[in-house]
Amino acid sequence: MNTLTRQPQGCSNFKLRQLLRGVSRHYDAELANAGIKTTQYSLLSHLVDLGPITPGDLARRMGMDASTLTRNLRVVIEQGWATQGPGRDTRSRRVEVTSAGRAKRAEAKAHWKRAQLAFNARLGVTKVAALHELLDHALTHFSTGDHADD
Amino acid sequence: MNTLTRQPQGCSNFKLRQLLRGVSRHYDAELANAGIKTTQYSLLSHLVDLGPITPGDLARRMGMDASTLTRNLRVVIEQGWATQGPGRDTRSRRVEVTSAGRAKRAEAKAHWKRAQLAFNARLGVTKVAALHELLDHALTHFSTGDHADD
DNA sequence: TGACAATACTTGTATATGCAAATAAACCCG
DNA sequence: CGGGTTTATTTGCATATACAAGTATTGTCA
Repeated sequence: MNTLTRQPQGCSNFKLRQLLRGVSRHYDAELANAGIKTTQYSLLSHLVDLGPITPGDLARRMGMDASTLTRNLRVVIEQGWATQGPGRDTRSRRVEVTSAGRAKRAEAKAHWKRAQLAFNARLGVTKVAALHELLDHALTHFSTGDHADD
Repeated sequence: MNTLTRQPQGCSNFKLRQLLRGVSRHYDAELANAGIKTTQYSLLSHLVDLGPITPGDLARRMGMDASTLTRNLRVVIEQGWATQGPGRDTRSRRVEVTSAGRAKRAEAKAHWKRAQLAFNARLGVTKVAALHELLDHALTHFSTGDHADD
């Protein structure tokens, strides 16, 4: 790799957004067979993996605004995939996945895997691995959760 | 780089989404100084670069759904940055940037550049260049516009 | 030419997203 | 203890996103 690379010309933000649209469409098409959206699947997966957790912590972990999580969570709770109870504080809450949520997650995971493997096949595993590495690196600098943006 | 890379574990879709959230926030914070959002800036820039164009073509060029463009365009038109007139057909339209739109784009471009340079500095130009290369490659396989998704 | 298909755009509906502000409770300090 | 500050979450508002269905028009072919 050349160290004297010139400043990239295209807008990084636009490229990311454009690609996300296409990729989300790919994953969503597959996950639709389990009656769930990619965003909901991510949320559900994080709930399963992180166990009972406060909304705030979950939002930080997922790198999204707390207010966004509040609303995304509402949908998941309405589906019966999670519950929200009192937390250690009166101000805080405790979110937990239900057994229906675990079942739905397991069902959806099979579809997710199909989408993921198809994605890898279409792009090539090497390129996907390289992409993940760059995304992970970039996330350490631009995760919404833990940063000072200036 | 190793050709025998294993299947990447994390969800590509989620990583992209998470990073976009952070990166959009970065660009939006800067563009807010020009009173415009990144999505609107992209739309405006495409209008300037592509000249008079039909909504359908513009949507394809930007890799987004036509219905999304309809609504995003509404905001831009309400701001007086573009106009929509009759096209060659009665069904078709012709979208064109206004002089106010060109001015706003020029104003915003300076802020965009600041954001872009800060992005490059934070990540390192080499990594950004590598990222762009991968994003561009992935876009050839997953652009929403011109593909058969299965 | 008249119906059926294809094209171009918009609307209906649902979700995702974040900033700013509103609530509410806990914490801290004098 | 009382008041100001910090913390945790939700609401108000605006935008972004896309699929499905609706509307309007054009193209095609028998």
